[in-house]
Amino acid sequence: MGRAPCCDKTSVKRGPWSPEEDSKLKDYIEKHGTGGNWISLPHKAGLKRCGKSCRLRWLNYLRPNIKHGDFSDEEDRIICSLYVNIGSRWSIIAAQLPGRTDNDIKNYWNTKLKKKLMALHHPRKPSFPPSSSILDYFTQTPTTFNDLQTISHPSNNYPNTSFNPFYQNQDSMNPHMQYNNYPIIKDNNNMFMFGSEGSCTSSDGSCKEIKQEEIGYHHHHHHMSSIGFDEFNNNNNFMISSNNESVIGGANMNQYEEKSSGVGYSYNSTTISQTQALTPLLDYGLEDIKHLISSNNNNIKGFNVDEIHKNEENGMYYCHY
DNA sequence: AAGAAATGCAACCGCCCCTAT
DNA sequence: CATAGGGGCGGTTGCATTTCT
Repeated sequence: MGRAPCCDKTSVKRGPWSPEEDSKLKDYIEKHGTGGNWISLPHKAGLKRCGKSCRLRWLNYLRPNIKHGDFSDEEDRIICSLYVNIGSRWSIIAAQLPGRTDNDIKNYWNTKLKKKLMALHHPRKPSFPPSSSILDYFTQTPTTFNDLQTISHPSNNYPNTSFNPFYQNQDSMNPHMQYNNYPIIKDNNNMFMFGSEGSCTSSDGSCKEIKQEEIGYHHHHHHMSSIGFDEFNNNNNFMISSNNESVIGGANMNQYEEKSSGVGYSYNSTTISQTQALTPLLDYGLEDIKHLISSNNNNIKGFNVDEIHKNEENGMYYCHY
């Protein structure tokens, strides 16, 4: 037994709004406000519409200062950044973009932005060299890090940490480390993994200032990032996992626990996030990896691409520097 | 030129959260 | 405390427009 609908669908107009309806709604709200009740509003405004339909029309179209189309590179970056961190919480994402509606952002992501990213990361069809500002964004660690700091942090919307997508897990083995929630982008066939910030924190907060090139050199500054592969900087190694079975690993493999069937991963005893399902990753070959890295080497300084080699046992790629 | 396919996007559906009672 | 119902949200639909063949 389902819930009763909010209004009688047979006596209510549906479909696209006419200019007349628009101006009725707009005039009424500008004069009287919403009165805190959308359900009764259409009757008072002389509209034969469902209250929810009025609310939607107002919020997505009639309300003042709404922008449509022409998303800027900066907006792209913010959307991508938030999406990889919190997923499809469109209203939260929209709250970071003045004048944008959640509906618009959702449409934009589903129809354009996602494809843009997918095209960049399609297995066996790597598009090199990377040119998109989005790709730049994901490969330039400080940008990622700083942007997430400067926009207002949506974690405030999640008072309960166990459901807070921004909640940073503390690493019990290494109190200097925190791990942001694990970001994943998924399509119907593959799981695409994007970057996460593993950021250092200390009591005085000074580690917020760490620069990109430092991240790889401090053993307790652990950074994972990027497009289609992971990097782990740990004890002067970094590691890229890129087979389509297992997904991630660290320089110290025993830090990572692969759960059965390869669909869940945890870090030490701390579950990284509630949305794990990391296989299969992109199936990059060695040449692809080298190409990716070399087009990308502002991310990690001081290593030689030619030294990248694959460990056949675990499918990981290694490079010492 | 015209039919087909793809795309863009406003609007709807229905579930869940929150709050007033 | 329990519950009803409005608000809010994310997923999806369906149609108009654009692009492709």
